Amino acid sequence: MSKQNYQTPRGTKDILPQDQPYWIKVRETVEKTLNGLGFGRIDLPHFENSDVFTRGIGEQTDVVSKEMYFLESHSDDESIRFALRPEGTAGTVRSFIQNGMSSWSQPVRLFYFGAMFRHERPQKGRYRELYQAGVEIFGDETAKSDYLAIMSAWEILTRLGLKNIIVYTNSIGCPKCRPKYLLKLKKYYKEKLSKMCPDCQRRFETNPLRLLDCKNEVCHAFAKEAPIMLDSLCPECKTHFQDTLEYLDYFNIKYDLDPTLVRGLDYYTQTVFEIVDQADKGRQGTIAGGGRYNGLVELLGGPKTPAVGFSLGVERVISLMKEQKIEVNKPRGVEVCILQLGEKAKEISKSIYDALTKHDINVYFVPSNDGLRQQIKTASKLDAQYAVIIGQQEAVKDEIILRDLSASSQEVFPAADVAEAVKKRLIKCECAK
RNA sequence: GCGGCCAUAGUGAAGUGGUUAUCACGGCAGUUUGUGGCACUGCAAUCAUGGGUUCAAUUCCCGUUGGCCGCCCCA
Repeated sequence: MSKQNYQTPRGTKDILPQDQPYWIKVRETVEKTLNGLGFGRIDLPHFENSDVFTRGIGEQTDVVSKEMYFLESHSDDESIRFALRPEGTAGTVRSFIQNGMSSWSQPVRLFYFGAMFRHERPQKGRYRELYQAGVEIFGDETAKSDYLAIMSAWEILTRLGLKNIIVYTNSIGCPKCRPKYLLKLKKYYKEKLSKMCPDCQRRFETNPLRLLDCKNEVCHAFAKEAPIMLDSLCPECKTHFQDTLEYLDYFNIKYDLDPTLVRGLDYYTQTVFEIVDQADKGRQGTIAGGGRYNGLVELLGGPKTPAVGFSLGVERVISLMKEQKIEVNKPRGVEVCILQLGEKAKEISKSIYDALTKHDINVYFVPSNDGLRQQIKTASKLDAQYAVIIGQQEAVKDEIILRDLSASSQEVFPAADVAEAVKKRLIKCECAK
């Protein structure tokens, strides 16, 4: 019999207690910021009818054919196939339609926080189970909502204390002006194609916008001279984009125009943006991205509804927080440890435990028969701030010893006064921080 | 999915074709049971996993698993 060596599946990881303070901080900041901006939280199933995801994205794309997890399940209806959600937008749109949110007060502002699943080759900041926080704003076609989407992402990141981040933005037009631009682009590239990399020769057909952000030197040089979308926007799209940028200026959000910033899928319209870590030169530096998708609700069978949103990668945010040495609060942990010797002390300990917990003090108490040396060692390992010590002498006199474990000093109190004494000290301690 | 680099106690690192695998920090246990963090002593790695070469493999070769980097893609 060979020994099984179980480990987490490729691209997944455990989030251990040491890391939780970061996760708590991100979750709390996301909730607080977005609630404060009028967003309501929505939690969706982790798996759905796979059509929800594939319809919007397109069966042919790599995304669907290689990177989605399809479930082998015993569904009641054999024709339905389920898939783990690869992102949050499609499910939110499905929910918008299913719950008739088009009759809610508009615009509808929703946010989510949860795990997504993608079968990708893992790298740093690129996992198969990843957490994303994101917002979707439905029912407003004006630049106010584009701004709100960008601003809320920006606000979360800056409230977390992240430095040196910047928004890259672009407009990819609408079904009216984009086809014209694509023709122009193809015309420009047609004669240069033979000199370009094989990937680009393929992309020319499948996804011409991607020609702009190829990393190959030759292609990159051509991209610099290529016509850009911004020059080809129709008047409506142009105004919309200008309005968006004006809002960003008012709010002092640091942004740059990036004509090479694109989205592959058809339902995207107008504004696209990414927020990146300026210190990271590679493409892994993207920590949040989003854009407007005026076509998606209709594509999934709902009423024609304009929408815009973003999602941010929680693992990348946390890894950047660590890089930038951003401090996070530790959980409260054990504040008081009760140590006792003898039967009588044990009885008293229980009432002290009750008295302290009643005052919302975190107390660790196990009525063990260990020696005092052992007990105080345990208390110190638990990182307790105070120890209440009750020996046989104290039990008789109805007293307790309150020991400050970090200062190694102690005082004697009447047992009845414990809660008050501890509370006073803990508050003092808070202030000192 | 393609290509490259890598895998030694919990962590970070050394190291060797051959009887006890090294170091630091950390962990655990104890140093005689009314006081911890110090000090001292001891314990802990089938050298990722399966196979091959060899008298002998942790060390060389191959597969697998996993990590990192680049590409594809990036909803």
